[in-house]
Amino acid sequence: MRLDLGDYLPYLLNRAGTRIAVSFTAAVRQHGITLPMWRTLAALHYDEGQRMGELGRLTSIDVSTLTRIVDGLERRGLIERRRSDSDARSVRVHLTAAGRSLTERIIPLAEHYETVALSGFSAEEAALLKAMLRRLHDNMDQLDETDLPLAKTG
Amino acid sequence: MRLDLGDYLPYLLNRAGTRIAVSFTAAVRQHGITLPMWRTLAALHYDEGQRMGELGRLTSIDVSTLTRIVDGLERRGLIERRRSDSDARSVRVHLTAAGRSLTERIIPLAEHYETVALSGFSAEEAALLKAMLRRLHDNMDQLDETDLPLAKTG
DNA sequence: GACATATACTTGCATTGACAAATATTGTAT
DNA sequence: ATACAATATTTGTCAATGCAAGTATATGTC
Repeated sequence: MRLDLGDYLPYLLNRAGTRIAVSFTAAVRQHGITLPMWRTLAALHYDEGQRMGELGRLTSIDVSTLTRIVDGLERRGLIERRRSDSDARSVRVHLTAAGRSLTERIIPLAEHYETVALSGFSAEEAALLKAMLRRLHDNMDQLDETDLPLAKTG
Repeated sequence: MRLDLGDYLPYLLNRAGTRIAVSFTAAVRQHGITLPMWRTLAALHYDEGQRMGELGRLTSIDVSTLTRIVDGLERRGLIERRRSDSDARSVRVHLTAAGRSLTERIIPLAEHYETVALSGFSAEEAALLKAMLRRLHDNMDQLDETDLPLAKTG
């Protein structure tokens, strides 16, 4: 009874993701931010003025963690929290001019890393890989909805 | 100038990996351990008696982090550190009987989650996905060896 | 309008993550 | 044998993670 790590999907997924993250961390570091900060900025650039909850779902970052990351970005003057007009509980997060500018300086770098990661892949292969990663995500989402016995007791 | 997250590989990779990790964390939690602890146990079950450095590379966990995880596993009586005979600097990490037994109780669970993640995938598709994830990893490894200007200055 | 319940966010706390520095041992050159 | 660089691990420090609990506001019921 043995788990062959070299052929175990969660292992391969984590290993590849970590590998890219390590390299990209070094890249964004030169711009004075961390990887989670970059992810947050990129998500805001993609869709401005999100609430904390939305931003957490988009970035896969827990909202309690996100609160502190947004604190850091706010201290750096890269984002701004604005209380929502319609709902006083929620906060809208906005990029500042500096935040937008920094994000747009990093985007070409991000695209470069994707290109490197996918070197040797044909356009069809790359599209297939991305589609499969979307399917993986959706499969896990459905899992939680059907309330797997072992996943939610705690 | 816009980064389309929904088609950006590092984003999709992180999202899928996080998604599986979140669900599996809840599962191993019922066995009294955390996800990094499970990863460490699984790596040791796969290859017993590894040194800290080897274990770090295999699990994608920084050795300084690994030291503390191994501390925790040792406190729980699941692993044992033994100073190497040949080289007094290095440490060999071994599963205890309890550690082996716990790992083997969790392995079927781990396989179940892989199956769920891959539901709807044919065997060929699953194999292709895994092969692509290995290629991604290798591409990033080569990147560091060629010393990408932006990745290593810091 | 008062009350219970739900939602949105923040805070507390322990573990993990990552980088730098410290410690111990080994290997190498002289 | 001594000094010096290389290797293996641990420790220090701060940021990030994730769960639980706390606070504030909204919504629904009576």
